[in-house]
Amino acid sequence: MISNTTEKHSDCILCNSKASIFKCLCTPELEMLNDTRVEVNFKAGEMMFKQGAPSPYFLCLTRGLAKIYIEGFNGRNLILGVVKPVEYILGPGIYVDNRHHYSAVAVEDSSACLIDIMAFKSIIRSNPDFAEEFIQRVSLQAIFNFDQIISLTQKQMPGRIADVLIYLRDTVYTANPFNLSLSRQDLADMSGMSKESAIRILKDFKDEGIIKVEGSLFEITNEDQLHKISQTG
Amino acid sequence: MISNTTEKHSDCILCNSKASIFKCLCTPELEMLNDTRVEVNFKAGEMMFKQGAPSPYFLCLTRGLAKIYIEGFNGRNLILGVVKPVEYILGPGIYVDNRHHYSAVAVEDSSACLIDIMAFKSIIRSNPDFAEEFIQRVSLQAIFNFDQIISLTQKQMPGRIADVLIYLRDTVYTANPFNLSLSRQDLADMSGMSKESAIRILKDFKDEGIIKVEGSLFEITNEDQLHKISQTG
DNA sequence: ATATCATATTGATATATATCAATGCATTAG
DNA sequence: CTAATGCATTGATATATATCAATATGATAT
Repeated sequence: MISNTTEKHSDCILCNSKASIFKCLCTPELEMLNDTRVEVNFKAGEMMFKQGAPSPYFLCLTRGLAKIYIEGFNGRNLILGVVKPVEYILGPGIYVDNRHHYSAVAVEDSSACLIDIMAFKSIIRSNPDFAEEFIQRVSLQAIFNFDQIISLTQKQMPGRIADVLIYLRDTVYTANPFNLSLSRQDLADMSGMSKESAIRILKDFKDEGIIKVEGSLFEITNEDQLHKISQTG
Repeated sequence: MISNTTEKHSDCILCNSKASIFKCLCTPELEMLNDTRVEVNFKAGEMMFKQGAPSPYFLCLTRGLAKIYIEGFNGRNLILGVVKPVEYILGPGIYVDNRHHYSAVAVEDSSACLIDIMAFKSIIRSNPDFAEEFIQRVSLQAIFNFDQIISLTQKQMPGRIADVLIYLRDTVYTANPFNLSLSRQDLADMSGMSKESAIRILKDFKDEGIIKVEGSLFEITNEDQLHKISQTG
């Protein structure tokens, strides 16, 4: 079932698709990370890591797309975000209980570099710039979560779907007609509603000329209106 | 209107009610923090800092109780948590835009030590133990937020109120009959529902013998049932 | 003691949203 | 080509929750 292949691709020192946090590292530090590095491929749908499982490495997505989500009640999931290359996924468990507090699944065929967490932590201690970059990343994530929590708890369905569409276009695909590699269920899991409700709202938006939808092809056609819906809640 | 008084109380080196993160600091570091330290008193209801305002200091609550909340839509607030002595409040804006991303209001007469953020950041860079402690704190906060986001988005009202009651008893007051210094509106803002709904659920719990409520005095009388409701959602 | 104010409570009703069931549509397996 | 499977869509209905309005309660000021 699982068909990941493992290989050494290139090395961190020469890599020009490094996650931005690594830019502040010197060559010996990069060498240290590179020594522990492993590259893994995932097929769409494969799990990258599982909530509750130990978290022995830092994962940097180099190709493809992944969703990260919390496994909640009654089999319901809450998608926290979608990760694209070259971004890393490093949950809050690293400095707490060494476990994953959310799961990650590839939504497209993907590749990732895995780096030993001990090497990572060691550089956090020795390089203050790196530590600050990391704290900043964690902080940005927290701020994003605040916006998300407000959207999910205080907006009604149209506002929530609007927020998801804006997020997908601006942050994930950075393109306007975009080809969504997520299912309708995923959209529902991002906006905290049932799949049926998500579909209905999309249909409403389509009928009102706010978006065009044709299967997995999405286009936002009325920017102003979409923002108004996001603001109105 | 505002009646805060400012005074030097004691000093950080001798202080035996330090927030735990300061335990890993040496005397010169504590002296550096102490030099910038200011102590302020707040009356119940007074704002400690405001969402959107600049965040030039680190705040450590030494007496009283404070609520921290996001100001959301249509005047609705979402209370992220209640802070008690000796805990510090340091939002994610410090390493991002130097602004507060939530507001803090004293819910009881309170005192706080304010420490210059530059001194704080300087120690983050020079003392890796301190940096790790801080990252751990931020991580714990993130994990707590995950639980909260699941409770708010996937549980229905009884489950959410149950979670709030458990949080108040276990984490805030650490006592079983406890005297709630928050209003019913605050309970609603913690559980993402209307004030009326919160009151109704409390009444249900009371009728079912799960809690005793007499004004602001709360007691959890059926632990098992309350946990069951929290689990059921 | 009375008036005034904020908060708490209760009830009636409207509305947002989930659930259930049926159907359609595409893709893959045989 | 047909069957089977999974996902998407639509409609009918049930339910959770908010809103609105009225009243009660308690604290504070006069």
